[in-house]
Amino acid sequence: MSVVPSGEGVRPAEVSRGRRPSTTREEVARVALDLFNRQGYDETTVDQIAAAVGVSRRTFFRYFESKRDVVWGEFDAELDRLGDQLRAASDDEPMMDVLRRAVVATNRFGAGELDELRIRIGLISSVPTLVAHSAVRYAEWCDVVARFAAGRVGGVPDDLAPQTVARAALGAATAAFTCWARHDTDDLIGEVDRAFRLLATGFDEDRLRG
Amino acid sequence: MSVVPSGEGVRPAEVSRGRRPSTTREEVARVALDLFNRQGYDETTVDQIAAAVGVSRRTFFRYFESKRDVVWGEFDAELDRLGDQLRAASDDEPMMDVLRRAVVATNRFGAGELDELRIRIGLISSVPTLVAHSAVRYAEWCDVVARFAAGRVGGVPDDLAPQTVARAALGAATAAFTCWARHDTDDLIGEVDRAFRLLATGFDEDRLRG
DNA sequence: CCAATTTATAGCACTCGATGCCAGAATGGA
DNA sequence: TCCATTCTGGCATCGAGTGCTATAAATTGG
Repeated sequence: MSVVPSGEGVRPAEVSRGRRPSTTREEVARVALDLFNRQGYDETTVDQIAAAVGVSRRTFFRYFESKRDVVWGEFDAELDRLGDQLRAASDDEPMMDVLRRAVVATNRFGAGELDELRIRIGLISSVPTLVAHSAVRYAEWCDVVARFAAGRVGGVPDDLAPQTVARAALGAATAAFTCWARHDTDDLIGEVDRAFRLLATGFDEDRLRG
Repeated sequence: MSVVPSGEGVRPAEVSRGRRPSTTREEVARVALDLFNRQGYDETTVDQIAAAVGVSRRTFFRYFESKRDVVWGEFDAELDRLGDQLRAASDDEPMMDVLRRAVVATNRFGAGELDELRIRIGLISSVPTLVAHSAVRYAEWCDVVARFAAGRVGGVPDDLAPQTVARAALGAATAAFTCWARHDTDDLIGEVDRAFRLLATGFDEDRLRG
């Protein structure tokens, strides 16, 4: 779910043929995030990012599909990890427990990654363009969860129950992330855990007040 | 009966001065939705809409801030109604019951409105550009619900619990809407009701399977 | 060292959404 | 008739994103 600080630039172990890339996704993202952070997202053009990286505008769009995608790091990889976690779970464990543990597990970050993560989430949750785009990425997250839920409750992922589980879970996750990014707690997974426990108890009012 | 030389715009009750509008928001939306429905959202340019309405491209952008906004009819009014419903509820009624009833109530539509609503929701939930833009609109919806939830469980709307309630509720609502729009049931509020009952029971697996 | 092949890049042209600016048309009133 | 008001149309411009092509850099094989 969250935005993953970029992993290591992955050069294939085999000898590569052809011209070598001028830069890496990670480098582009690093430079772009710095610009976003200093002068704002909307005020930073793709031309500026490309110039700062030292490539052409056209090449930027070969590293990232869009300017928006820069903020999302290696989100695809995180989706894969979430899916793996969910598939690996025992059928005996209650669905909402599996979900909670899986989301918590995919969001364990080292202390060194938290600062950049907070910048990313701050951008995603405040810049309108990125708030908007987040819906597209989150839809992919929902697809993963809906497939899992459908496997648990029967039917296909498009049915009401799996969709409701997935989208409500997304709500819990984004609530936890946003609250974490705004307040200054360092306990990200604690927030996620709490949100999912609220969700799994149907927001029992006695528990909510307490 | 007096003949208006040019323009079919609805005159306000008060005496209007200056040139009359060439058209109305409703007319633009009607024409645009028809084009979206027939040839697709991305395949319809603003120039085409403007031409079909009979105004210039520039004028289109005076009726709607963006091409995206055309699909969101009277959403602001619906937000107001939701807020009214939530504020009017008795403190004795359980929070999630109030929420369910309120969302169901704000989504009672006449049979004549359902066809257009299905087109709107179909677009919003399938066209990436509109999926993205929906996040901005839904954030307003969450604000309304979070204020209500904060009043119930204590704290401020930005706290974890109210945010989780609001975003999970949004998930349930959008799941219901999307499922309704895709399948061919006419029972929109039935879907909403079911989704919110699942949510309020914490997705109890026995109930989900049955 | 030279070709062939592979891979990545630069640059151009173009579409489309969106915005600022200004001239002009239409309308009511003094 | 002149004026203020309101809306429109068209132009110029910007920025994101895409398709196409030529070319640069790297490996492999002769």
